[in-house]
Formats: sequence, C-alpha cells, structure tokens
Amino acid sequence: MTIGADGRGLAGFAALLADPTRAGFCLALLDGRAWTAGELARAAGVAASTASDHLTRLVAGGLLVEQRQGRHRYVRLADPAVAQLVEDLAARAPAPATPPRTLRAASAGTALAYARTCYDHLAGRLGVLLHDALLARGVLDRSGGLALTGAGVAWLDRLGVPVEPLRATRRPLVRDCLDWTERRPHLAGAVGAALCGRFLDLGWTVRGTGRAVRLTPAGRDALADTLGLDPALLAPPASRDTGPARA
Amino acid sequence: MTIGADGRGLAGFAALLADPTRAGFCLALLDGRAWTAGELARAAGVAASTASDHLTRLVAGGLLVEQRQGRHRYVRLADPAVAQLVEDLAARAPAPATPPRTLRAASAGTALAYARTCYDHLAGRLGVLLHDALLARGVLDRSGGLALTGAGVAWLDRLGVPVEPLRATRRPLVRDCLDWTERRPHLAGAVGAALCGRFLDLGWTVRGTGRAVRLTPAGRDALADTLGLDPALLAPPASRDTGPARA
DNA sequence: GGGACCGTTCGGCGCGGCCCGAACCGTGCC
DNA sequence: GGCACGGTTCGGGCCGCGCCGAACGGTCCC
Repeated sequence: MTIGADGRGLAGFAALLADPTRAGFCLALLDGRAWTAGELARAAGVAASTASDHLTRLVAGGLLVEQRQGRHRYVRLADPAVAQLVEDLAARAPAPATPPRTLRAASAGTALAYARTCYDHLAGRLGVLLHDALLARGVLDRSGGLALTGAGVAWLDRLGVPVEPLRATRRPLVRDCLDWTERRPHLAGAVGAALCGRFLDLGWTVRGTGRAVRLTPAGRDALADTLGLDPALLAPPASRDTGPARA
Repeated sequence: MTIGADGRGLAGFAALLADPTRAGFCLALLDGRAWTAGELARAAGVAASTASDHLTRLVAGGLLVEQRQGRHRYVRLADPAVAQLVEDLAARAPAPATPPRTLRAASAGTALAYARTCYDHLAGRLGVLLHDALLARGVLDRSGGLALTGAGVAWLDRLGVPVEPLRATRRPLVRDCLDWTERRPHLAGAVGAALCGRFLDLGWTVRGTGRAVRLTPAGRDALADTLGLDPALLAPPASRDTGPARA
C-alpha cells in the first residue's frame, strides 16, 4: 500500500503481454532466435503495419531488443529473464482449448514433444531425461534446492563446458523450468544453456525445423556412455503415434 | 510457433494484471494478508462496484482466492507462486515516477526500508542482512546455485524450524527475491517463510503498521548471538534521515 | 535507374474495457 | 423491526486500443 501501491507501472508492463498478438510474438520468440518483423506478422496473421506498431511497443517496454540489418528489423527477447517471465506466465495461463490439430501439425507435435529448445536450453522428453540423469549421476543435487555439485563442475569441465565463465553472468547457474509437454522440470539456467550449445557443437544434437531438435546416433551413444542413459529410452519418436503429445 | 503459438491464453492471463486498479490490488495483497473488498476499493480509490467486478475477475483467473465471512469478502493471493509472479513483473516494470511523497509517507518509507514482509518472508535491510549472514555462516551456499546446506538444516532445527515438513510442499526450499529498496537479494522460499514466522513466534520481530516489521531488543541480541550479526548494523532507523530510502 | 520488397507512418473505424451511480440483497447490530 | 453497512448487479457513458489500408521511405538486386 505504501511503497509501490501504485499499480500503474505494473499494469503498463503487464499490458505489453495482454494482447493476443503481442503475446504470440513473445511465445514465438521463446525459441531464442531473432525473427524479422515480417515473419512475426505472418505467423500471427496480422498486417505488417500492425506488427510494426506492436514491436515498437515491446522494444520500448524492454521485453524485446532489436537489431536493424539492411531492410530487415530483427527482434529477439531482451534476455533470459524475459524468457523466464514469459514462460512463468504462460505456464499459469489456461490453455486456450486447442485440442488436436491437423495431421501434419500432430506429427510435428510429437517431434517437438521428443526434443526441442526452450529459449536456449533443451526441453521435451530428452530434456527431462537429461535432467533426471544429471540428478542421478550427482551432477545436480536438490536436497537443499537445485544446485550444481562439485562433481558436477568436474563433469562439465570434462565435457568441455567450463563453469567459471558462467558464474560471471548475472544469471543463475541452474534453474528448474517446467516442461510444457512432460509437466516435469528440465534444466535451465546458464548451465542448461551451455549444455544445449555444447551438444550442438559436439554434433550430439542438430536443429530441426522451428525449435525442434534431433538426437544424432553419435549423441545417443555419447549420452548413454557419459550419463548411463538407456539408449532405448533415448529412441526418437518412431512414428506419429509414439506417445501422445499433450499440448 | 507450433506448440503454443496461440497467444490468447497468455494474453488473457496477462490482461488480469494490465489494469492499474487490479495491479494495485495485487501489489497491496503482496503483504500476504487477506483484505476485504472494501479495503481494497478504498486503497485503490475506486467505487465498491468497480472493485467487486475486478475481484471477481482476479478470482476467476486464479490469481486470488476468496473467503466469504459474514458480510465480508476476504481475498488474498492464491499461493506463493502468484506472489513471486507479481513480484517478478513488478521488479521489471519501470517505477511510475513517484519520487518523494509527503513527510509522513517518507517517514513510513524509512521504516519499511528497514524491515518489512515481502508476501510471507522478511525483506528490507534486515532481510538482506539476514540473507548475507546465512551465507556467511554456511547455512546457505551459492557456489552452485542457492541451496540450503546440511549445516543449515541442523541450524534451522536448533532454531525450532524443522526442514523436513517443508520439503513436502511443492515450493522451493530457498529462493532469491530481489529486494525493492536494497536492490540485492533476500531469502524467500519455504525456508524464508518459515524463518519469518519463527522470528515472530519467538518475539524477535513484531508486526508494525501495514507490512512493516520491527526488530525487538531480544531479537537483536538473538541475531547477534546466533548469526554473529553486528548489533550496530541491526540498529533500527533512529530518525527519518537514517540512510536514504531508495523507493 | 527500375523494380521488388521490407518496414513505417497516418487516418479512421469499431470493439471492448473501465468506471460510475443507482437500486437491490444479505448480514450484523441496536 | 429498524437501521447501518458491505457487497453485487445493471445500465450507460466514455476513452483507449487494436486493426486495417494506403501512401511513403529505404534497401537491395538486377
């Protein structure tokens, strides 16, 4: 009531996400990449002029940052904290009752349910399996809150992911992120992002269409080797009916 | 773009906070207590009918829960996760340019800057000092993410705060919460809430007006004793000019 | 230079949200 | 029972916001 009872600041900020089009932009940008204004306009189904206006407001509000390049206006989420905020809100928002979809979309859905990026870290069934394996192997420990162990630091180092530079970022090292499809946590934070990037560098994973990710045979063997993950569990979706995609 | 590109759900949810009156309600309720509809209406400066409408929407949206008692409608934040969400948003929202205030408000501001509750845990200078002391004494450790140590569990147990029951809640044990006035983290999460409650039970702190909290002489001695905190640092604001209140 | 394309600005339209006052209902108190 | 009080419902007014199309400027390519 006294310190910051004035709701105008909060309301103005929340209003940025209170429009279906702007919210859709932010959800699309959750893939961590930079989109052009036109791409976003087409994805949202609005005129270019409308999208331009929305982007200006989102940038002014600090949710997005832009980068002009030639005749393109690239835009992406301002920082990981914004991604987390959008996710937290989306996780609490009711699903807008869009049960199935077309066959093609359903098939893409199973691929996404298997492995995808969530802003800048791994999500989907693969992300959850990884999270569980890291806990089982003692890389992570959650007896007193999720934390990276000393053994975990060494393990990451052997993998080629030095932890020290990550401490310099103001971002938490490790963080839970609730998985949309699995409804269980996967690993986010600076370590989650570094791990996701390292897997791509090592060729253990490759990017698919959109935010989908595929595990390569080399990746499957490597994960089985370094984390003791059962290769059978790591099998990619064999066909479109490999487990229902709970969207 | 594919899994949840539909921004309607997120937008509808964010819209709950996108109104100055509703946002003000939620900020007021951040003190963790239940308010009546009339109290909120007066605090926000709107008609009772307007407040009633807003409350209905906030309850329907899951942000608030209500409890009818006689002719009163008590309402409070639905759970700690909502409190965190509101705080995260408020922390990112720009301050609505309300530099000083009346003298009386400024004086109340210094009391709040010294010690207050933040939903259900301690905040303000006292909260930050406590947080730092817990780190220094090894109750908390943040070498791999903020975590409660084994020694911390024992320390809490000696204080009369058994940790095991706290694990049963789906709430994280320990969590950072950015302090509005100090701009540094204080301790939130299940342990932060339990600690705040235990201090009140022990008479180390007492509630002041609003969300303000005062440290009792017994509390000052006890904190100095059990945590090695310098009693001089713990001194309450002697007068209104004890350090600027950065609101 | 010509043309295609990306993005922005401007006017104008229409819907929806926010607010209030008045009337009404239920509770609690005298 | 009478009255005060808290809360709700309803109708109506108003402002703001989101959307589009058209016109314009900039950039890149041929």
